[in-house]
Amino acid sequence: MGREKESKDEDKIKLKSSKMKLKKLSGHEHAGAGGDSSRGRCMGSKRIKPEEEMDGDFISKKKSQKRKRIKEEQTECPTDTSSKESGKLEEDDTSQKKRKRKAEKTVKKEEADPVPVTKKTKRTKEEIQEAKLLKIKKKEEEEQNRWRWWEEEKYEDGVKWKFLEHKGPYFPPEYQPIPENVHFYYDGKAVKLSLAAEEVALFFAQMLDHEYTTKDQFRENFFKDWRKEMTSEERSIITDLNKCDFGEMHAMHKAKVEARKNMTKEDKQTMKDANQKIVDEFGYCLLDHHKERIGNFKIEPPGLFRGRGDHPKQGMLKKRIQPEDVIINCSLNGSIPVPPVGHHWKEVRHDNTVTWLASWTENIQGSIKYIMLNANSKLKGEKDWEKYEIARKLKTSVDHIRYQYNLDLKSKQMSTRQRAVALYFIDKLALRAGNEKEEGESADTVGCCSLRVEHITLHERLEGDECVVEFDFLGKDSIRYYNKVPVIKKVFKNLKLFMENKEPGDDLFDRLSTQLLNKHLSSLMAGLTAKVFRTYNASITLQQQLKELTNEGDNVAAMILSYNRANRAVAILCNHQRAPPKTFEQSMANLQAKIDGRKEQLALAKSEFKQAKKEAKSKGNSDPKLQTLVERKKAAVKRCEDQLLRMELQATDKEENKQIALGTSKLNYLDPRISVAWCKKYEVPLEKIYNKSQRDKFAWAIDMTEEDFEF
DNA sequence: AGGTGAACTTAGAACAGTCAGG
DNA sequence: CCTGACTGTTCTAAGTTCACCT
Repeated sequence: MGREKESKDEDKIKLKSSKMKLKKLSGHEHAGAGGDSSRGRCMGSKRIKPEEEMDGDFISKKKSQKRKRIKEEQTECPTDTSSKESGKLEEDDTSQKKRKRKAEKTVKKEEADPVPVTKKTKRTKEEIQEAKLLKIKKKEEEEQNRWRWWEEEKYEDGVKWKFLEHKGPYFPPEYQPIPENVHFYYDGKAVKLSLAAEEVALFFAQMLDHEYTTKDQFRENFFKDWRKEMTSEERSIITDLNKCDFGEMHAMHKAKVEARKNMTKEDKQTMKDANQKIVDEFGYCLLDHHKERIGNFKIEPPGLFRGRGDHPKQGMLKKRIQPEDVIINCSLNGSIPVPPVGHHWKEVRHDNTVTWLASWTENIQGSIKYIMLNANSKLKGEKDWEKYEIARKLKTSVDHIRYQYNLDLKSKQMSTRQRAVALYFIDKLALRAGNEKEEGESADTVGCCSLRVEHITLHERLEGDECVVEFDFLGKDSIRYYNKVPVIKKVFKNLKLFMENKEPGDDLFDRLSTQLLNKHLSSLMAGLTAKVFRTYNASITLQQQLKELTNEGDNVAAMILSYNRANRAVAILCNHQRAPPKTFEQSMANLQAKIDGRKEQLALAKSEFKQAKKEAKSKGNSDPKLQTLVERKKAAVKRCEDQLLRMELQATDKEENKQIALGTSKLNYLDPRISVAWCKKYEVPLEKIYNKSQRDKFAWAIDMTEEDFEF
C-alpha cells in the first residue's frame, strides 16, 4: 500500500508497538469479570424502572417498525398519561429544590471567604467574585432548564418526535468578488476571470499552503472541475494548471487572515455578537416543548473536496447548495421555515420517524447530508444510552458467543468458518466490520470483512510467540493499522486455508459479508451487530484498567494520570491515532527544561533547609525565629517536591499521548457511567475528566450514576 | 439473498478561544 | 499585558446498519 501518508504512518506505528504493553488486556481476558453483580442497582436512585425491564425496552422494541409519516392528527404533547405526568412533576420539584440548596451553599461559601487585600485589588476581586456568582447562577439556571428526558417514558416504536419546529438551515454568504487590483495570471498575463471561475480559482488559491495542492490527483480533479465553471473563452485560454499563477489571490487571502487576527477588541466583539445572533436564530429548534441545540445548522459552504488518504476524488469542486436543493423536515402543525427571499425549498416533509431537520444531496459522492441535533439533545442522548445498554447486554452473553464461534472454527461450512475467524478478530482486536466499498469512489481502506490476503502475514513463530498474525492495512480515514498478534492454533490454520490459492488482492473472507455476519450476530442476541463488540470491549477495558491502575490514596493529579492511562489503553485497542502535534518536540523540551529547573530549585531548597536546621541546632532550640525559619524551609522543600512530582507526571502523560487520540473513545466508546462512578468513588472532580460539552452530552449518565455502577 | 440508499454514528483535522507564564 | 501553547469547538468525511427492492 504505497500511500503518501506512509511516512507519517510509519511514525505512528513505532509508537504503537512500544506502547503495546498496555494492550495486553484486550481480547478475552475481560470476559469473565463480574458477571453476577450488576443487576438492577445501576440506574441510580431516580430511575424507577428496573434494569431488566429496561433492557427489554431497548433491544427488542425497535425491531423493524415500518417508517410512516405522521398524519394530520399530530399532537403537541409527548405521549404520557396524566398520572405519570403529575408524579414526574412532583419529583422534579424536589430534585430542583435539592439542586438549589446545593447552589446556595456554594454561594455562601464564596461570600464568607473574602480575601484581605489592598483597596485597589479588592475592587477587582469583588468584581471577579461577582462574575463568579453570576456564573454559578447561570449554571443553576441551565441545570433547571435541562430537559431530564431520561426520566420520561419512551415513545412508541419508530416515532422520534411529536412536534418539531425550526428556522431551516443557515446558508453561507454569497461569493464576494476579489478587488480589481488583485490579479490572476495565466502564462504570465493577467486574465480577468468570470465570477464563477474566479470563485473556484480562489478556493484553490486559498489552499496553496496545503500539501493537497501538490498532489497530482488533487490538481487534476480540481482543474477538470474548474474548467467546467469557466466560460468557453476562458476554457480556450486556460488549458494548463501549471501555467496558472494564483500568487496575488493567495497573498490577498493571507492578508485577510492576518487582518482578522489583528482586529481590535471591539471589532472582534462585534463579529462575535453577529455570530451569536446567527446561532440564536438558526442554532436551535423546538422539539416536543423543549428547546434543543442543533449540531450543524449551517449548510456546508462550497469548496474543494478534501478526501482523506489517497482519495480518487480529492480536489473536485464541492458545489454551492441552494435552498432549491434542500429538503426540510418539520411538524405539519408548527411554523414552517421560510426559505431565503426569492427561493423555495426542494421539498417540505413531515416525517417524525427520522431525526433530521434538513437534508441535501452532495455532489461528490451523491450521498445525503443531514442537519441534525447536537449531542446533548434527547434524540442523540437516548440513542447513546441505548448503545451502551446493548453493549452491557453483550457482557452477559459474550461467554456463550465466544464459545459458539470457537466451535464454528471447526465447521464443515467454509462460510461459517470464515465468519468465526472474522468474529474472533472483531472481538479480540476490536476491528470494524468492514463493508464492501465501490472501487474508485473513495480511498482504498478496509475493515475486518473486507480484509485482503495482502493485508496479513502469517508467522509460525515470531519474537518468541507462536502463530502470529501480522496485520498491516489502512482502516477508516486511511489510518494505518499495524499489529502483530498471537492467535489460537485453530484460527491460524483457518487463515492458512483461506489464503490458499489466492492472489494478494483477493478477499481473505470471500464467503463473508457484513450483512451475513450481522445477521448471524443478531440471531445470537437481539440488537447485536459487529460494532457492539467495539463498544463492549472499549468500555470493559476502561473499567478493568481503572480497577487495576487506580491507587486508593493518590492525589487528584495522580488519579487523572491513572484515568488517562486507562483511557489510553482503550484508544490503543481501537487504534485511535492522531498526527503528533506540530509543536510536540518543542513543548516536550520546554517541559523537560522546566523540570530540570525545578530540580535545581529543589536541591537548593534542600541545602537551605539543612543549613537552617544546623544553625538552629547549634544555637540551641531557644530561638523561635530560627525555628520558624526551619519550618519555612521545610515547607519550601515539600512544595518543590510536590511541584516536581506533578510536572513529571504531566511529562509522562504527555509523552505517552504523543500520537494517540483519547477524544474519540471518550466520546463514542466509553460508557460515561463508568467514568462518573469512578469519579464519585475516588472523589475526583468530574470536570477533570469531562469538559462542559462532554458533561452536557453525558448529562443522563451523570444524573443517574452512583459510585457502585458496574458496566 | 444480494444490491442499494437512507439514516445515523464515528473520525481526525482545522479552527477558535482561553489561559498560563514571561 | 502579550504571546504561544493548550483545550475545546466546529467541520465534514467516512464509516455501520437496516429496510427496501429486485
